[in-house]
Amino acid sequence: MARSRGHQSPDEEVAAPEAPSTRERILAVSLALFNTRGLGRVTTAEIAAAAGIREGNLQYHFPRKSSLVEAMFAGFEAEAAAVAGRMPADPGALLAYQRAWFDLIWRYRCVYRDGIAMVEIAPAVRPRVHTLRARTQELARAVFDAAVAAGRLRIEPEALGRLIDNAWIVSSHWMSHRLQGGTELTEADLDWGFAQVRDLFVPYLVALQPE
Amino acid sequence: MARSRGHQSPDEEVAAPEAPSTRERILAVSLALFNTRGLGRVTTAEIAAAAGIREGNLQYHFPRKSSLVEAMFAGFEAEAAAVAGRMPADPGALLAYQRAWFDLIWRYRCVYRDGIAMVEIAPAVRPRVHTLRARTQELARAVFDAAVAAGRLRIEPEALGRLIDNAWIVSSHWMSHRLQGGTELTEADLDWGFAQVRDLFVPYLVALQPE
DNA sequence: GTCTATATATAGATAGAC
DNA sequence: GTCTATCTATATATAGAC
Repeated sequence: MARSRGHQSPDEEVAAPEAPSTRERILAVSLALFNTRGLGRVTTAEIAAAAGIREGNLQYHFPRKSSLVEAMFAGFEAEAAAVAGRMPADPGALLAYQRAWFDLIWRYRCVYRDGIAMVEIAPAVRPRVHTLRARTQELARAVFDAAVAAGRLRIEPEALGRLIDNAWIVSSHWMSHRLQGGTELTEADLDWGFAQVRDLFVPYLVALQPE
Repeated sequence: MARSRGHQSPDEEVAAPEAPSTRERILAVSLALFNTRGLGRVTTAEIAAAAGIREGNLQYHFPRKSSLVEAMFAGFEAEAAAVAGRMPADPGALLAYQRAWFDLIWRYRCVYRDGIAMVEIAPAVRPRVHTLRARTQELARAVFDAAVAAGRLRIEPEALGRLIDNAWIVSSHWMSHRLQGGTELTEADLDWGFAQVRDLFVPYLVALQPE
């Protein structure tokens, strides 16, 4: 496999499932380290070691740490757009939609857990964070407005705005809340967090379990 | 800066309100810097400069950064104990009580905003964080149970547990949520955050405005 | 593409003069 | 108590060999 290009074409005819490129491996281990230890507390040396390469090689793929953070955030943007595109027309599918967002936030929790450090390391992402959040909140607003119109949610417009903000905060930061005990987070914690978010909506749900 | 403060004696008989000791000044500017920039992104050099002293002097008062963080957290513990002691017997004073906690969290927001970095810098505070949180949550539980008993709050016991968790998360992290836009937080934001927390309880309040 | 080797900057901590 | 001067460790980035 003589790949001489920096960007390898992902459209291969046969499904050669393994052999992830070094670049992809770097991004994967970076995200994992950023998520568990925080963006500002992970060194390039650690990333290189976790990826099984030397620091010089890491510098070849990502000249500086900010490049790495920007690439990571670009992945988040792309996945967020994908989730946004799966917005359900039926308000009954609200739960699955919420869960999709929740899982995404979980996989990129470093963005929320350490958002300030992120924009300090990579200032270029700051406007992108703002844009992404504004668009996402707009989208959420539309989804829940539809749920109100469909009679599944009973809430005043202003209260809905505050509810969405609270849902956003809990979705983004329940991990930090659980982490401070010192233990690692597991998938079981993920369900706990989702239940917490769901609970915010319970008082306003017209039919929680439509059977 | 022709200020010749060779040595000031802090033990004056009259209540000379000013002339804070160097140690107190260090703690004050540290807290301010930790709050605005994050525990892990503030250097000892910055702290010394902000306190108007040299780094060597800072080392005299706090031999290592962890000493400083531990002292800051001890201040938080002391103030938390003070707030806890003002727990109201009357459930009608719930709002003022919540506000006192909210203000405390605001003044020590670095503890929540950067809790992971805190325990990495100063591992000795980890069990103390855990203890403090457990005690505080217990206290909150007692207060709200009393409110339920007094008929001011209508909610099931399990739901109350989740509600308290959500109130804790929003109280602790609404700042991070607002900060990611890039601007500094102001006191006006504080009211926004408090309104968000209050909104969590609204669906369960029996009498929101008792006239 | 990956490596070795090195450079630069900064953070944190130390020793000792005053 | 406060300072100057220095030391060590580490993080990030560069240059060039293979």
